[in-house]
Amino acid sequence: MTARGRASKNRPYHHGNLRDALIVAAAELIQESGSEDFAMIEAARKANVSSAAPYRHFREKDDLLRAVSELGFFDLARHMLAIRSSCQPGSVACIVAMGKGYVRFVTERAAFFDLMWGDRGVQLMAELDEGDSQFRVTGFNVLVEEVELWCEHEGLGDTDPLDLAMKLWAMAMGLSHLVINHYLERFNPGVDAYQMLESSTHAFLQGVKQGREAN
Amino acid sequence: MTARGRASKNRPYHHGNLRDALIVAAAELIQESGSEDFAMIEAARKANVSSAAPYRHFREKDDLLRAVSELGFFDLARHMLAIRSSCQPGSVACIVAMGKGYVRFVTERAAFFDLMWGDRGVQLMAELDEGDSQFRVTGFNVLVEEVELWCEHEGLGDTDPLDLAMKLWAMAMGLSHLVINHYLERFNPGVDAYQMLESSTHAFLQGVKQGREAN
DNA sequence: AACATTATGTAAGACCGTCTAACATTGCAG
DNA sequence: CTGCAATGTTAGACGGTCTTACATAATGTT
Repeated sequence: MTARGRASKNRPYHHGNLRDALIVAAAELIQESGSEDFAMIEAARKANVSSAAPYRHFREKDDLLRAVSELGFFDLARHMLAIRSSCQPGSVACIVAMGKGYVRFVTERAAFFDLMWGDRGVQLMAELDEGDSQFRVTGFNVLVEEVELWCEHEGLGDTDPLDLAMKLWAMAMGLSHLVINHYLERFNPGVDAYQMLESSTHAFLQGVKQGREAN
Repeated sequence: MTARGRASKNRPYHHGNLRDALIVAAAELIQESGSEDFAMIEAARKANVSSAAPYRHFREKDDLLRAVSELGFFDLARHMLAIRSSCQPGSVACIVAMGKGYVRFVTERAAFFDLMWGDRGVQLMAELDEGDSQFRVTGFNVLVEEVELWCEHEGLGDTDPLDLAMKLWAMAMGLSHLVINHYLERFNPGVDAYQMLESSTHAFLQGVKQGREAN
């Protein structure tokens, strides 16, 4: 007979699927209170285990956070693939749709922004992609492919699709940032971020078609 | 006769300018080790005072961090004003220069990115700007004014300069983000961020002049 | 079944950082 | 010069990370 530490009589000594339970608990806690305030011990509490239990599954707090991000990246890749498969390949509309989809994905997961798009995130992406094609997980490769198609359609042979895709990513990322941190509503209240992305993208691609003088 | 706690015989009981010393110490520590790892107590150690002393000047850790960001924002405003005064008003070149200046400022202070451009930052900016013209501190107003001039020069009467400036800000912010977190070097090694910003801006403004169909 | 081995959980506690409370020293106002 | 306000100190409550030693369960071996 031993002290069970926590409530209930029938709860087995082993949790059964603690690793996953902790990831879910962490995601929920982060959603509620942000990633800065997240405490390993709270995830343990939420899963009804002792504060030391998580360390059987994650060497340190950061490992659990990485696991949470990982799910996010897979999620994003699925999201981007779904969008591509629902629009005409190589069209501006498709590129716009992917941009909007990205902004939607990122801003709907504002609490995970630092986690996924900060230092940790890139490093994780690098590990996930390791040893294989350069952009498998993030969905960025999907964008690059679309841009490549668009360049062909428009006869822009001497344009680097990777460079273009990167610039489009920067636009979407920057806009997401401004949305998440409420810069948009503070400086230009009532404006629609998706609308902004759409017109920006149109103007940008227009300008790319146009000009050599612009470099 | 009392225990002095710390070394030295001649050091006076009172520091003299602890508040500023703590801000400086904090900035240095953050520069070295990032803002996440920053500990109030380390700033205190660096200033040779006890761990409780800082609380005479800052109600909580976040207050000290805000003070650090505040300096950053004033710094940025000065930076932007200097750039504007060194190029022709309303020209594309000026807008590009301001964009590059912004990217330089932000990326050179990568360790302060979360601090200045996360939730804390916006809130702080709001307080700094409070009660006066909407964009005094950030330097964003300077950009808006330049864009406004450019629109006049180009005869774009029905174009909203604020909206345009916001889009340019998003580009610069996104690019800075990609640089700081090493996305650029990972996905397109060797590329120059300033070059990217310049060509993006040219293409974008080109497209804006061009098209009504784009919005 | 009996046993060893491994996986996974618990309790206790070292360590560190935040912040508070009570007390000490100093500068300054009257 | 006296007393208050400002600013520093020590002690410690509190909470989170992570480690160590031990407990329990699952699994495989014979």
